[in-house]
Amino acid sequence: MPPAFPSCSRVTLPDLPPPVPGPADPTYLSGLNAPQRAAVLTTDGPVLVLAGAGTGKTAALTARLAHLIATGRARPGEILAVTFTNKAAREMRERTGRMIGAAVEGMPWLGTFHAIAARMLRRHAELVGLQSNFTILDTDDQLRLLKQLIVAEGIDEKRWPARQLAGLIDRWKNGGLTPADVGPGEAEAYAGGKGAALYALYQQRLAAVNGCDFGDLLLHMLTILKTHRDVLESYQRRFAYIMVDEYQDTNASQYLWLRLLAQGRRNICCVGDDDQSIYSWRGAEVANILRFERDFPGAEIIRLEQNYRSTGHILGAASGLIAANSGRLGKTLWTAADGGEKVRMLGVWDGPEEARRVGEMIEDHRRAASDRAMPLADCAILVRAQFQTREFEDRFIAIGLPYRIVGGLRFYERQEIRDALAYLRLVSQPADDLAFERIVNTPKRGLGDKAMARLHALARAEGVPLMVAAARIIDSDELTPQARRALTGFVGAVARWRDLATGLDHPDLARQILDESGYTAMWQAEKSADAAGRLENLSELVRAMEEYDTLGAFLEHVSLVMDNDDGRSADQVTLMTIHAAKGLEFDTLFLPGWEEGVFPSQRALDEGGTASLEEERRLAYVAITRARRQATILHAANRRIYGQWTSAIPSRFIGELPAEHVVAEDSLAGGASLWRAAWSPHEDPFAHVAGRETGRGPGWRRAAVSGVQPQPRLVEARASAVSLGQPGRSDLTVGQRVFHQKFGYGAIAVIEGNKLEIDFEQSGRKRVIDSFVTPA
DNA sequence: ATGTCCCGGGTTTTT
DNA sequence: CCCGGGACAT
Repeated sequence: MPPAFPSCSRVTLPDLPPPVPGPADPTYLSGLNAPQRAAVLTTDGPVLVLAGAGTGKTAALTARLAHLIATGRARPGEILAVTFTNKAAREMRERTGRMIGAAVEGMPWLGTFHAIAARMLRRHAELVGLQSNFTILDTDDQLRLLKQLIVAEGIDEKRWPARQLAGLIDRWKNGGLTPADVGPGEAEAYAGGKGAALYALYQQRLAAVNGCDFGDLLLHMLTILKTHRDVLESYQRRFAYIMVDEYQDTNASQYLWLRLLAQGRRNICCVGDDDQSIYSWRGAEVANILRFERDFPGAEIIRLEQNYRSTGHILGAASGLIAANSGRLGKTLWTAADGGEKVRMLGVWDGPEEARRVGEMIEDHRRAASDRAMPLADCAILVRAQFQTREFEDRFIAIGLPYRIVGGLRFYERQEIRDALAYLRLVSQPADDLAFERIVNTPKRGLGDKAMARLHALARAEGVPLMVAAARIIDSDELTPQARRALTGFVGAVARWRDLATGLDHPDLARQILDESGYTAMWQAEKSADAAGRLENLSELVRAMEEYDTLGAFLEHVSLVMDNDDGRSADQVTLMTIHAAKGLEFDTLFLPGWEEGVFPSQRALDEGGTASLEEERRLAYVAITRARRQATILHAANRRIYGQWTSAIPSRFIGELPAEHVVAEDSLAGGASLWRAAWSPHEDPFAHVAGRETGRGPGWRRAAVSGVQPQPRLVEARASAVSLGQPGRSDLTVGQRVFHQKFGYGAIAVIEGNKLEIDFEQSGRKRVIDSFVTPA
């Protein structure tokens, strides 16, 4: 008798009133089930909503917001509604707007923790030694600043990397600790006890450049609320109701901030799921959700347990897996949906085969869905770590399967965007030394280390910003004539742009700056594959500026809010990390790399003990629960890690999936499928391993003896492209220069139907599909 | 001031 | 294996 898994056993189906509302119900309640309604209608006092995956959490949350406003319990400006991501904030705003109309427009306090904290901090900046127009540094600025401090302190930066210090400071800030709060034990963690001192120095430097980092937004506000009763009380009075999304992800400083604000009226409603806590490494503390009842005595606990997303088997597999964790609040998810298809399990020989099999399954899916416009948009591949996407990317290029990779650099983290913003920052705030340093020699103006060292020395000696020091030094003979000329030009240009800033509207100003500084020209001259994309990003940046009234407003937006949410509009398969997939859902899901050392990751296995492993398991739970209809888990027997072939054993998580919800997709019995792999004697990845012949099925012998498939990769590539046999494009000819998004520029060497072989300038010869290239 | 080699390091990343 | 950063050379 297999163990009973609570998940989809209909027996435990709670006795609920029908979800259909009575005629008198306001529209925002329609379609909500009983616990969801309870979450909406329990407005006063502390409420904790434990919302399992796919249980209509957002629906309840937005309905609650609508309810508070529609019933006059609070005006829009009296509700504090915090989320973690801009996407979540946007979605809440939109959905609430659909229920109650334009009233949401007046909700200034609906946003991310950071955006709201920044808004508050701008009002009270002087209380922590900042001016209200402070800049928000990105991690790049942060790192450069720290590096300077480390060098200045005479610490060997090799032994004590700036990254490590940045990580520590981040941890302290997440934990709500100012430099004074860092205990001596903690400070030992960096450069033999200099950690806390460097943290203090860093904060001083930040104040000097009138800047703060992400962590400061919350920490500074926390300091202000703690030390200025009047400020705290004004916010406590203002916020009649507080709502928090993804409460399990709050860190200590966010938690303290919330608790202070909520202490007045105690109308706080937190929504979360302890089983989906996957950001502890970023400072999130599940403990916050676990102790909610103690923090707010008399709190109402509401559980959302009916899952509307997945089939019974998917839910059963996920529930069975997560049951292996300890210290859960516990929920019993159930679904009214049919069992559907079992979770499929597929073992493959190696990474390339894994990618090939997924490609084939997706093509099958695409063929089967002939009546649908965008079947690929419903497919996703979720990986543990970013590096796993490569294998799939290579494969999808080879077979011409449209895909998109979510993640990587965000829009405002790109080099060209940061550079452009540095120009704008410097013009809007000449004291911004970090911006100055970033672009004073970008594009190259002939200012080197020596000139910069002199400039720094002067600025330090006189206690002025670099921009001021620069204006002074060009009147002296401190610099070489070349450097002096360059700097004079630069200082003059910035001064001119500042004058222009008053007359010109900011998009035009930006265009002119990028133009006159030579920045645009720099990328135009660049021949690399991504130069074109960078120029496009710059235009996109300028275009985005048009939506903001002032340059300041735009800069705030860009550092806190801007993301490249390209959406799921095109017919493309999505490739992303599990972390990035949280909150999303897909009909058809592929979960590759379920091997010990990959997932759970080696790091989690080596360090962190049970807690780390349980977080990995929660991650696996999040992964499976993204699937609506079908989930396929894959594991490879061999994987190349850092160029080294390693044999891998299936993930322990696979063994933890309840057998009744899983089906092995196609084992060695199918033979052909496994050994159809790109195997050939000279490519045997295990050729050097002694005794490698043991434990192989007959298929291996067959393949080895017959010596089939001398060119397996090529054969495979041709045979499995779904577009095979389709006519090629007529606008391409051999020898023509074309552009490819991944490989850059190249000349067409061979045309074969819709397939091309191209000699790329950067990456050599590649086989690509013609729809992926544009004439250059 | 800028180009070339070598070495180390290589989960996850809401803001 | 493949990337970026720092140390060197020119």
